[in-house]
Amino acid sequence: MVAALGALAHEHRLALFRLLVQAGEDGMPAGAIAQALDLPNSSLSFHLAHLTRAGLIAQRRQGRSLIYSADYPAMNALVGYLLENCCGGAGCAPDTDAAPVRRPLAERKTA
Amino acid sequence: MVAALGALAHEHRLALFRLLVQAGEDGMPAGAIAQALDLPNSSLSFHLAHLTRAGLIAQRRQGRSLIYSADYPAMNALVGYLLENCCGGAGCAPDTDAAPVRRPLAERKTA
DNA sequence: CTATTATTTCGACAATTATGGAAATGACAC
DNA sequence: GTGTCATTTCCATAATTGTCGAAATAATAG
Repeated sequence: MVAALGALAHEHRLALFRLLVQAGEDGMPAGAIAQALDLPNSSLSFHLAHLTRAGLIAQRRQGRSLIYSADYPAMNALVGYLLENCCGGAGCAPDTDAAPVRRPLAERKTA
Repeated sequence: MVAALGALAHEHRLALFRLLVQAGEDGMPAGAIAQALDLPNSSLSFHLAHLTRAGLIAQRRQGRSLIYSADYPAMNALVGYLLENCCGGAGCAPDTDAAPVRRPLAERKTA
């Protein structure tokens, strides 16, 4: 959890992750990401590794390119954890439209 | 956003925030938090300041004690942002029970 | 095998973040 | 005023994180 939060807690990496979420299951090759975000290759690689370590993105090879894509289940797990954390099980802030989100109210571990 | 994520991206601070969420609107005085988390005062103060700067917790004085409490709306905003970010508007992970969460699909800015 | 393209790893350095003891601040009681 | 309790700020120091050029690795084409 802390790792996932830490991975997203950086301007470049958050932008990077958002980009990959937009890109969908197909993902994007590192080069295209570097171009879109205007980052030097080595810096990008550092951030990609960081997000990968945190389990938020996945890597696969296609020819000479390495394609990165968002790991949606991992992100969902993170949001789920925060929801539990924020609300303690009940709906926490009545002034937001963040939805009822009735989760099965099982798995109430510390995570 | 990055600030909020960064604030939670630390073992002590995540535990601290969770503790305050549990404590509810009443919050807890710094001393009690330090005791619960077994942290030296100065370290705790550092982390409290960090979370406060990020807008995730609020401070109020009561006698000689400073009471800290979780800012639920702020947390909700964070989760809301991540939901948008994760799903891009649609339901993202079909294999999770993280709920449909039909948001008004307005405010689709970069945040 | 050589060349080319795509990307990562290495290395050095700058910047930020974390830690905790000691001193300072703020609030209250006497 | 003085004393005490609760907490923060200050300080030095350790540890981690971020940056990017240059060299290394990996895959493919010829």
